[in-house]
Amino acid sequence: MPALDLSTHPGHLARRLQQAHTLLWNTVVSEEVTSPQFAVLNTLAGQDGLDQRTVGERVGLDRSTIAEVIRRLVDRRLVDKVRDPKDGRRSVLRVTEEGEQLHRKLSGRTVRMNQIFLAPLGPQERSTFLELLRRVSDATEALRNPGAPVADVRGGQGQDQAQSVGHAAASSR
Amino acid sequence: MPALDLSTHPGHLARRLQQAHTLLWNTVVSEEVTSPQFAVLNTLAGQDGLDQRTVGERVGLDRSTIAEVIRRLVDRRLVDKVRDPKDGRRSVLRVTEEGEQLHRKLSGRTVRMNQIFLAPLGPQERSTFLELLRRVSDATEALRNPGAPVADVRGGQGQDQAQSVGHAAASSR
DNA sequence: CCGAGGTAATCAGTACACTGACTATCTGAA
DNA sequence: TTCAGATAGTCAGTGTACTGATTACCTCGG
Repeated sequence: MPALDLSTHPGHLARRLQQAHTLLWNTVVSEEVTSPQFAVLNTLAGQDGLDQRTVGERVGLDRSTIAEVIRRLVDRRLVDKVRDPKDGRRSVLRVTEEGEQLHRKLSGRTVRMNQIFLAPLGPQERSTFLELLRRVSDATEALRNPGAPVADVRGGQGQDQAQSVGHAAASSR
Repeated sequence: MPALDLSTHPGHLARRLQQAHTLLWNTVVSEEVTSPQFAVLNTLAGQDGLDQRTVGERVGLDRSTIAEVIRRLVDRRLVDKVRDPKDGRRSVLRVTEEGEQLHRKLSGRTVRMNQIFLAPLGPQERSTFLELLRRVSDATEALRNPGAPVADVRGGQGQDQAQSVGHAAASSR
């Protein structure tokens, strides 16, 4: 059995892509706050008063992981966490003033980072890339909870050229 | 400061893509062996007698992580690890008979998994997707050790249509 | 032959990411 | 009203993935 060429395996490339992103994040955006932590901060900056589960759902983290991430944010006083008096199971989350400042500062840097990250691609390719990433991720995500609305896979910005859709046939052979 | 839309951030999508892949791997390929573990097995199946550092380099893992992964493979008797008598610093790695059998069994499944993973995309899009993943990962990887040969970014299979290359201008603003 | 510098591996510490088990709390139906 | 089921969160365990420090070993110049 000859060894497979992993450079044609999307899973392997996905892992490498994420490693590359983490590396870039640490140098360009922040060494203090990680990308998932920023995602949580960003979600709460948009809407205060959510509970862990909801935030986790929005940024794509399960209950255990989101608990860890939020614990760190609370430790660093970037997020406040108080028991919901209306429902003793839930914790209500809120960004602190400090957290909001940090979010503002890092928001600009993340935009710059995205440019650097996608620099090897042309303008057309960039939007294609994002769309393909979204389609593949969403499709697999849909397997997890097969009743949820997928919120229009062919979403917003569709001025790309990779329009040869209408095929696929998953057919596991 | 309004919240950013993370669905346009490649880093966020990269993380979600990897999560999706891990989920699929566990259901389609194996719950016993992870994708990085298979990558190591696959590398060793292609060429016996490498040391940790080299294997790590090929599959894209740093020395600490590759040590962990290999420890698990050795624990499960899928890989043998012996001190190099010629050079007491190195450990020479070799796939066991059992590891080779497992590699054979899983190789077929990974191919099938790739098809399922990329099912949402058309044939053209699939090769485009792989190429873009490779280009972005390789470019960032190149920042890490700026003297290494990048081994031809425009690699093998280039029959796709995302050919508007020749641009980019990273320009952090 | 000896020590300085380089290299392979390990170790400690941090941070996602997931599963499965468990606790506390809430809600609705009998 | 009471308790069965659902839900939010925690905890334990496993597995990447990284940095920085340390250890063991090799090599080569003097």
